[in-house]
Amino acid sequence: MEQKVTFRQVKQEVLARIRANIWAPGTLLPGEIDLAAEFGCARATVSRAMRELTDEGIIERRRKAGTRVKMAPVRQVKFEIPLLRVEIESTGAAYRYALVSREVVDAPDWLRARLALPQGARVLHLECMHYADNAPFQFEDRWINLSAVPEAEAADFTTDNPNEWLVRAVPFSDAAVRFSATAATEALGRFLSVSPNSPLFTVDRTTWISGQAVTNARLYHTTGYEMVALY
Amino acid sequence: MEQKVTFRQVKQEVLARIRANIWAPGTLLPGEIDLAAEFGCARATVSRAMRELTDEGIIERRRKAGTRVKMAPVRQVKFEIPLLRVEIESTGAAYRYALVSREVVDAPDWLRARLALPQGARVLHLECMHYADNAPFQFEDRWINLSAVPEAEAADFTTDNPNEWLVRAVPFSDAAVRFSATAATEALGRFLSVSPNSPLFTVDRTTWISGQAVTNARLYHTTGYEMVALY
DNA sequence: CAGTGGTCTAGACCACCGG
DNA sequence: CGGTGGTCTAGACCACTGT
Repeated sequence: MEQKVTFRQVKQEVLARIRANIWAPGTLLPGEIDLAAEFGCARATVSRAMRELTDEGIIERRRKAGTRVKMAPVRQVKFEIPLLRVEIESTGAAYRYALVSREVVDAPDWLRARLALPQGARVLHLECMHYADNAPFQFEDRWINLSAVPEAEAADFTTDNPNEWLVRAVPFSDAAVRFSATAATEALGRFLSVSPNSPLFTVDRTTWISGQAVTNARLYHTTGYEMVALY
Repeated sequence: MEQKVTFRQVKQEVLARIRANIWAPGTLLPGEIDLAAEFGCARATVSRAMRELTDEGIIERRRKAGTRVKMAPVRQVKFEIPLLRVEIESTGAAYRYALVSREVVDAPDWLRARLALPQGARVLHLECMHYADNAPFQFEDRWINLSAVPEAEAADFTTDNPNEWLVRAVPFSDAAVRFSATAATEALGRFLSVSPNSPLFTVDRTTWISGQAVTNARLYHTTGYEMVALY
């Protein structure tokens, strides 16, 4: 008796044919039934293989039209963003956190625009430093919408960092992320031990829970920081 | 007769319970058979829902141990990276490309280290500019391994940009990407119309085909560029 | 309208690994 | 060892959409 054909084998074989240009970009592939017959497996097995290739942006499928190799491969890059503490400790360094400032204010205009807050909305503004082995690692400029998370006003952010607190309070929210390069201001330079105008890798993250804005964070990394991904 | 229960419904319901803290982080969830019974569907349907939640980093599954809500949610960010031409034209701007320099050289040490090339390996070094409506958009510093892609030496890169040429020549390769912020050198500043030391959002991409290094590209974006993702 | 992918089912066997 | 997830099968019906 032969081994069962797995969806991984099917996927790999299809990928190999695409890479070898047997199925060039734009080519119409055989239907699932034909492939199942060729590979000697059930249609569901082919289906799973093709679905994963679709998710990875390799092929395009449309009912009735069939399956084609994508012309312009839209490459997808997937980053994993662990908790900062985990990221730092995984390098062998000790993680340390410090609260720089804390105040409750009316949301400034730019924040109200970004979080879709009404006029006069009260927000908690936190500035924090994160260290790896006592070397500055990241400066955090955090705003929390107090009408979405009123408990935040009473929380003690001198020991817990805002992100970890929020993960506990509002787990599994939706978010949008923007990466950019910004120049260090004089103040940022002092916190991060870099000279003014140094390039800083910056992450801007906005978080929502069921349509309501929860928080916005600007995370400034020290010069030299890189974000790595495989794809 | 009732509607069939779909894997999306199952997934959504499980997610809802997690969000509502009915199943808090660390909680052991019921097994697939129990869930299938509760939702009134086949085990395969539950399985698919749970597999997707696993892929999204929401839950953790281990044979015999069962399924748990993740303690520290490892958030995943997925970027779609279209062809530069497509990215620029989708903003309504006109895309223009220009080759700045082209030379065939022995790979410098840092490149040999990164691409795992033997001593004396010949590479094609290209410098290119990409414009959006004639405004500088990106400076590309590209190295192509000629032993992996010998046809590149004869290719005409004055009209085709290297990335589009490579996509045609070597489709669907593996790659690693690194994002960082770097300071503009004087030369880079001239090309990108920014002052020296301006922060530049930089993408460093290395590409492999079946274990062999194909190309390395450093892509310097003008100041102000942002990379956006939802997750 | 007909052909393609998308999904569900019920059952089966297997692989892994915790107790 | 035995319970859990992981996968395959064969069949069925459905949803979308090109012709």
